[in-house]
Amino acid sequence: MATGVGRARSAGRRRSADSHLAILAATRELLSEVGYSRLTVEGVAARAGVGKTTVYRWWSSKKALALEAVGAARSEPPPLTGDLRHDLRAAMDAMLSELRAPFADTLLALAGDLLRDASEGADPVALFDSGRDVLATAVEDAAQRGDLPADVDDQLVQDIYTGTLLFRVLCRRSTDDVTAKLVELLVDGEMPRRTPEDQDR
Amino acid sequence: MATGVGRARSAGRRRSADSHLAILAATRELLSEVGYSRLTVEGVAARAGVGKTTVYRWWSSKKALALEAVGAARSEPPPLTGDLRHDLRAAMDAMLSELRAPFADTLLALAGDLLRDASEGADPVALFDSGRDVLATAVEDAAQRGDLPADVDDQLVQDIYTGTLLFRVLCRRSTDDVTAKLVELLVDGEMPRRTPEDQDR
Amino acid sequence: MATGVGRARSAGRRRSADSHLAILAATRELLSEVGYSRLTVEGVAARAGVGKTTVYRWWSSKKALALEAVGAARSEPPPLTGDLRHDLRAAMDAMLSELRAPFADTLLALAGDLLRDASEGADPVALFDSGRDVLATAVEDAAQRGDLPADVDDQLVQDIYTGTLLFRVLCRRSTDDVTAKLVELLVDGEMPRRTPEDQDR
Amino acid sequence: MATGVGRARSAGRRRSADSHLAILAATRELLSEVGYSRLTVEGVAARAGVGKTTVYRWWSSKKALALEAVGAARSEPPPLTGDLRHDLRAAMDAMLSELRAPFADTLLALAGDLLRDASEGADPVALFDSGRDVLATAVEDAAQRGDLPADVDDQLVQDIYTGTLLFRVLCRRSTDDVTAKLVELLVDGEMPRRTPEDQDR
DNA sequence: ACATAAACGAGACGGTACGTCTCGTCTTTTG
DNA sequence: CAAAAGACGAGACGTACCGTCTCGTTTATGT
Repeated sequence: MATGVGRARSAGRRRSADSHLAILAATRELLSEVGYSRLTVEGVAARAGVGKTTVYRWWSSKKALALEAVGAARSEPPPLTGDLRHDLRAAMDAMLSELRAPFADTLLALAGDLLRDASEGADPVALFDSGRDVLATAVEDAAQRGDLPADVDDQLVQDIYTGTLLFRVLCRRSTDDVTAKLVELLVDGEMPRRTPEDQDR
Repeated sequence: MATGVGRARSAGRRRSADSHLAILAATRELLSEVGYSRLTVEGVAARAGVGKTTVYRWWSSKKALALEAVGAARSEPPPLTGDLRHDLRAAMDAMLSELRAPFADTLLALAGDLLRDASEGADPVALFDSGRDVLATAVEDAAQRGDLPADVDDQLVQDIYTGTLLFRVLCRRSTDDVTAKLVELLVDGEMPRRTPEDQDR
Repeated sequence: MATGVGRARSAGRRRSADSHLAILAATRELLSEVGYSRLTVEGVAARAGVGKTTVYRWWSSKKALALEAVGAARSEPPPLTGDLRHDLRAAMDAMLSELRAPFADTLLALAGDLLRDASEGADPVALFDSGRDVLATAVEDAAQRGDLPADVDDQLVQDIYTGTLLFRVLCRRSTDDVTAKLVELLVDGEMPRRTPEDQDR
Repeated sequence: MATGVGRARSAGRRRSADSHLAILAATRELLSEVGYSRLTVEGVAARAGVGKTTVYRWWSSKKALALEAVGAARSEPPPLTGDLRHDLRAAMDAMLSELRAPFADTLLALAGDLLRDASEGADPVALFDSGRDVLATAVEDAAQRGDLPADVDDQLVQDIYTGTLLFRVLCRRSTDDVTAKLVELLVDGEMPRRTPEDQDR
């Protein structure tokens, strides 16, 4: 969203956009390297080759900066195909690509902060929204097509998928077969079974 | 003792249980009031009527202190009844009582930190373990009784339950009917439906 | 004296002369009030209306701060007149004005520290230099004029004067007639006699 | 033992001369090694193999401890011979043996502290008393014999000798010929001259 | 011979100050 | 005349000692 700033301006803003992007890139790099709790605004400014003033001109705090940095790291949402199982899996893969290291700790830390500062109107769920949108659309489509009941609790479905994947990333175990099992569970009512590669635990 | 030198003795003043408990209590109070990110060790010491040194003597950092404070807040695990649906619900209720405010933000923030500092051997999942243990036992029991398939993926079941509840708490919406729907989904393969009270969204 | 810091840097805010002076003034005040051993950097910062960081930005320690504070308190050296007796007395008066309370304890404490940390290249004698320079010049002049022998041990003369005055201040007795007696002793070989005001001891 | 302390107590363990001496010895060692400002009571207790309590049982503070430690290091005063020049030199040699490292910094630091805390009735001059006593007796004797004027200002003579030697130690230069020159100056009114070994400066 | 009680080692305690770090703001100078 | 460089006030960090206060243990009386 903020990446389009300066599009309509002629001069003086071009350099601004450069700084803008350099700051976001530096933030992402440092988040990957040291994590959210050891991220410092001075470090970001130094890495971006920019003054601290410039960082604070556009972001009110370290929190806001990290928020946009992980948000801007989001990939394009996958297109819907109309195949419910495929679309659900694609949505989960999109989520996983965001949740995976190196940003998982940042997302959790930010979620903790936002949860506490609910007075600011911030909604922690928004942190995990990009994958959820795809998911919501897929479920709605399926409900309209009749592949899912019309009164399906799509919000709970979203929460089950997001929450489970989030927790799996926390555990840092394999997430390879989780998407398949979650689809079977929801769509077919199929109880998840252990697969051979689970045996070593 | 009677045989000669009393080696088991260690002279000096012992750790004062009073200070210890006062510090943990103060930590829990302040976590409730201001949240993890605004928690300060100096504040804890002042509230507990204790020197900062005493806090650092027993806990190496604010993180370790918060970790024990939220851990010590855990309630007794509910007893198993042998009724699968009831036991699952009881386990989830136990989880919810820990996840709910005022410690949800602390747990997330700590999980973020622990995830990053995996080198210290800390496991973020341990933060959510107490409810998970009950759940694991309930699922194992049911598998042995034949109420669930013998090869049920109990770990995934745990992650689905823990993750979904965690995410629900994040959203701060009602979690009242979630436990029922999750039980139906897992045990009966029943797709979650919207209930009347979901209509206002 | 002016420190000479503040030569042209590449860019950015320069050192604030206001803060700098406020810190030195606060240090001198507190040295007078509570002495060196009870001087705290936090107290200095508070009195100067300044952050602790700013103190530590320009002085590496309480010792360095006190060192500059008492050094900066030095008055202008008196001009030489060519009258040996007068010049010696003037030099001693200059010394006394520095040695006297409220800084005598600070000078001694600092001298003790510097003596121990000789590895840092610090020379405790420098603490007492300003008066010694005047003295040295006076003696050299007199030697060239022939008022004193050409091979007079000027360094010992300095040490006798400085040491005796220092010790007198330590004793906190009257120093009024000491300068006169010291001049007589050195210049005229006159043994010091008790004067009426010495009788009360 | 044989300290005579506590003789009148009714029962119980007496003060252990061993601990007492071990503490003083440890204090002197540490003063030599790290100096007064880095001396810690905990360090003394550890070095002496003693509990901190025991140190504080017999000395009220680090200052009092150091005071006694350097005092106890004093050597026996030299006997008077009746030869003024010899006695003066002997007195100065006694002073020098105390002033010299490793205790010079301690004496100065203590003097600074005592000077400030004059309210406690402490007299910094007492730190340098042992040599001064010999000196005072020598001067008094000489005055009675007629070797010095009857109204010689003996206090100033003491201060000149003590102060000059103190300052010489501060400068850490050779003090070998200083005693001779000071005797000549006082007794013969002889202006100090540079000697060959002074030339290198 | 035993009871008594002071002195002991160990070290936890409430504090104070240290010197460092980062925050978010403010000011100066340069390109 | 914008933005870099970076000084600034504020305040928490974790450490080091301070001097006090229990803890049991040890040990020399003095019955």
